Amino acid sequence: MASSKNATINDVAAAAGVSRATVSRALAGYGRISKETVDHVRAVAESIGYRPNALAVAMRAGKTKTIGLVVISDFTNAFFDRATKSIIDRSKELGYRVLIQHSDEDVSVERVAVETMLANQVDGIILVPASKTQHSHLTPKKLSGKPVVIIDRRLDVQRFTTVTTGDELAAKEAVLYAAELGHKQMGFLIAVPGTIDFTSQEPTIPITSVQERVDGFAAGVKAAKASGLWIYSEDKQVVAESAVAKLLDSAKPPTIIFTSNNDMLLAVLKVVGDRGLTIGKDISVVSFDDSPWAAAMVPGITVIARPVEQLGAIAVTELIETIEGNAKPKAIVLPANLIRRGSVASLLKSK
Amino acid sequence: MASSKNATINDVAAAAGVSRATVSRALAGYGRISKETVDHVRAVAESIGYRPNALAVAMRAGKTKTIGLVVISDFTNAFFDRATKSIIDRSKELGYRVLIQHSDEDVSVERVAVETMLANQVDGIILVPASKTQHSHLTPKKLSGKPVVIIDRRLDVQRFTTVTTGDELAAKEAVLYAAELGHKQMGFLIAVPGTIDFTSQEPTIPITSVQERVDGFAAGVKAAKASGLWIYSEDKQVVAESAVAKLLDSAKPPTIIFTSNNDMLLAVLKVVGDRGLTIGKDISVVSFDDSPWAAAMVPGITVIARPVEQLGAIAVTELIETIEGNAKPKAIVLPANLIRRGSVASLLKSK
DNA sequence: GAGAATTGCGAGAGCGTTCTCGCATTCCGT
DNA sequence: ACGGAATGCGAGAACGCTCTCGCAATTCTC
Repeated sequence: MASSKNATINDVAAAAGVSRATVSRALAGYGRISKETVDHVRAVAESIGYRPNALAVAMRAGKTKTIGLVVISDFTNAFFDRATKSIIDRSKELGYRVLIQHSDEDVSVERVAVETMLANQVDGIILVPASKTQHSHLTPKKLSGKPVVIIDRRLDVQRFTTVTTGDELAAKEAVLYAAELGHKQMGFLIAVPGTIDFTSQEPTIPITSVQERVDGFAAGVKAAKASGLWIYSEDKQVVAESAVAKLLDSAKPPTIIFTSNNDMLLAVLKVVGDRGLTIGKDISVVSFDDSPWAAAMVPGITVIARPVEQLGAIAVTELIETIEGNAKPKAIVLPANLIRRGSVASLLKSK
Repeated sequence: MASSKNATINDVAAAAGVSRATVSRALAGYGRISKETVDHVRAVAESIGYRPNALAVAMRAGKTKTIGLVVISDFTNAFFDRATKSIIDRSKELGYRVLIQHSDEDVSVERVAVETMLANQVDGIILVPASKTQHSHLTPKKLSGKPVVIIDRRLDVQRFTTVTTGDELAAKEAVLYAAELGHKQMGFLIAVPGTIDFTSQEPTIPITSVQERVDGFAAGVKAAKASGLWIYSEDKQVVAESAVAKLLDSAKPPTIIFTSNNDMLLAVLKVVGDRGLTIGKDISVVSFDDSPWAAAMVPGITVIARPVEQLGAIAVTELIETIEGNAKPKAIVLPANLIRRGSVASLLKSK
């Protein structure tokens, strides 16, 4: 298999009997050049299968038309799969490519991911930060002045454009909805990265979106004069399942469990199912983030749906605007919506 | 926000008071150079935050250490999310980056995706072909001699290394398993791209993996002396749901439904649930491809699990071997496994 | 019909690397 | 002390592209 080299602009020039400059003009359609030459060069280029080397173009232009995406989780997660997809799609629309790296909730991995992005000369970066406090690798100098858009969470500095969702309000709304249906004992299963120490009773969560959800739950519980039972779990199926068991085996077991993401929801489904309980009847559940299977199950799972596609698309749009124009940093918050399906039982007698 | 330019090797050379060549030697650690110079240059490079421009390196080297991945579906699909992830992970291990494009089962999109890959100078391509017959864009000349590894499906030519799974055998095994449990009326819900014409009774499916599943089902039905009811559906929830309804409303409704992928499974779950039927009791189901939610549901869904991660990893390994060495094209088939959970009811009286 | 304006195109530089080549300088052996 | 080998480093080309500059040839102007 002879590794036939790519045709270069020199090959086209030679074959067409003109100079490199003329080929470039003909193909890009600028400058002073005769119609006949354009047609001729294009025909020749086509015939020898010429394809501009994107590397050389990018190098010359000083921009790659590529944006870097650093997310904490891969696309086996029901939020980041859609987010990634929408970011890719929107980027494509705007003529950009996407380079993807996963940080796995680890700041040091995030650091090298950003390094790699910059080494590859991305024009800008969309980032889901692993920590709200550790961002020394995100100074303008370290970023070579490349713009960054933060999504899903916030940093404790306001240097970047940020696109998040109103999780606090939505969580509160969900709790109030449950209270309306008569729920008084509420459980909260909250996923946190494994690296966090939870020996203290009221730990500070370094992830703003999760913190917001906790705050929203708490506000809802307080407003509804209900009682809440918080439990934190690593984002692993086994750990989560034992957390669910603990919740169900507590002195005053909750009649409803709120989960901070879909993986936690799966743990609830599993444990509850294994115990022979029926969702939406014996026990209720509400989860953050919608997914096809949560909708298709019977009963459907009531979820707090975040506008994932919109979030991704806006992030891309803002980033590219910053790259090409001079957009200023801004904080964009999109509303999250409670989608009522059948997984919350009504405990009211009057019905 | 002053767009502070990236430091180049010239900046390092100037700051260290040596030539570009010496900086390159010091950083890459080759050639004849004194220990002191190496230390000095490295210190200087570190201090001014020098980061080699990957574009320039790739250009000079003639290779980008990047592989292109063209898949038919995005990662909201329960097979391709894991496949993509494993390909990225394995590539990272071997020092390669991954460029991703989605063809959406459309050959013309696939064509431009491959074009883009080549324009970006990928060293090789992993491809899930949209069609087994249309591959005129995959000739050695059009590919500039770049190697390609085909996964999940096969082409009607044997030019490339191919990594697939033994779906036919696994499908047959699943049918025989159902037959053992007393099922005689079997339904098959098969997802096909929307572009295929299914007016003919026994359509030819241009996707080898799906064809294999159909063949396996057929072989199983024949061997078990059962009766099978085939139905083809577009990969859309609504269409699939009406297909399921048609299946359930047929004269001799199946006691078990096999689905060719997870999206079809969701349609079954939805329709069956809406009708008040219970999976694993009133109706049975077996799906191709495992997923976290299929495992966490109660009862768990019996699935034909394909070794997705292994498939991805092997594809990467083979591709990179071909890139760096001179591996010959080969056909690798990995076994698919039936995972028995609770979604298949036993219809046997003796129990 | 002579000068000016316009048109079409080629030469060449430069983007940031790596790496070969060759030139000084130091080192060694006798 | 002197020839040769080894050592350390700089100059410069090349990867493929774009774009400015300038030069020749053509067209226009009065």
